[in-house]
Amino acid sequence: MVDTRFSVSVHIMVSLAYHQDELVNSDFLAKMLKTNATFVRKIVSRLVDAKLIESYRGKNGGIKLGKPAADITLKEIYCAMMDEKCLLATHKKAPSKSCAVSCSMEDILGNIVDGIESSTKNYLAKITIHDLLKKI
Amino acid sequence: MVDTRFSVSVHIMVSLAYHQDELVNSDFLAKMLKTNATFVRKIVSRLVDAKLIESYRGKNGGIKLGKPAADITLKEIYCAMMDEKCLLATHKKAPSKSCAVSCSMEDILGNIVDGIESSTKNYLAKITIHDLLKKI
DNA sequence: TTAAATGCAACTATAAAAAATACATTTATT
DNA sequence: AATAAATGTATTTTTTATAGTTGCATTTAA
Repeated sequence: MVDTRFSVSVHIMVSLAYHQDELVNSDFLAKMLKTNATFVRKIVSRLVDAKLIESYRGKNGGIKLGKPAADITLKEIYCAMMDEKCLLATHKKAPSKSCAVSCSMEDILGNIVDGIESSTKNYLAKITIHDLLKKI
Repeated sequence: MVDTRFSVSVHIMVSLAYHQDELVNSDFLAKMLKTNATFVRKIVSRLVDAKLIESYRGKNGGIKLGKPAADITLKEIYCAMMDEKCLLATHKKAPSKSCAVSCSMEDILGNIVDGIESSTKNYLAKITIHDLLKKI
């Protein structure tokens, strides 16, 4: 299955911005996203860890943005979600020891992946949740 | 499962460059990559369509680069493999019609994905197979 | 005390990709 | 002409990452 966590996160963050300082609960978000509340909460928990949102437990609880929408970039959301992952996966089988190409490939591909990650992060750093809210 | 076709393609292309004008067969490549010849041939067939390699059938057949390694960029390889795919997937369920955020989200996320794709392609356009070969 | 929320762990289902299988076709060699 | 060695490609099976489900503990407002 494809990983939709970044796009779901962006959707959640824009929705929170749209609802300003109201607390929004995970059932509402799950219905909006046509998914389930557990999935929403898994994503939310990472966004909380990254201090991008605040979560309140108990009756009338819910979540809201942790700081102004204009101060939240997509790069921060991306980093919160993609913690130990990359956009582009590489084939990681042990290189054939006798093959010079294979032996260098892990490094070569690692550099390429790093380059993609940094150009992506550089691009995402320029976009804020406030920018997206203006398009609603 | 993760899609490793781009990284496998790069590995194949560098290996072809390394072997200069010799014809290399899919069994050799499959062993090098610790995968199977059918998978190699599926990838090869796209690279042939993109004119990045040439393939020769029959006994003593095999493949070789379709043009000088210095003229082959990673962007071309990326485009050949990612034809109808993007690095970043989005959640594509029908928006809740009554929700303004959901209704705009497809466009918003589409723009973001396009931005990532173009910054990635722009980065990959600067790297050639010859550049990688020098690192072997 | 209760209702309504989050938090989280464990399990199941789904779907995308890789691997396996089978066989047709092509071509060099003998 | 026959054979061996290669690609091409369609179909099926296996693997695995992600989403979805379930269940329950915990928290907090009313």
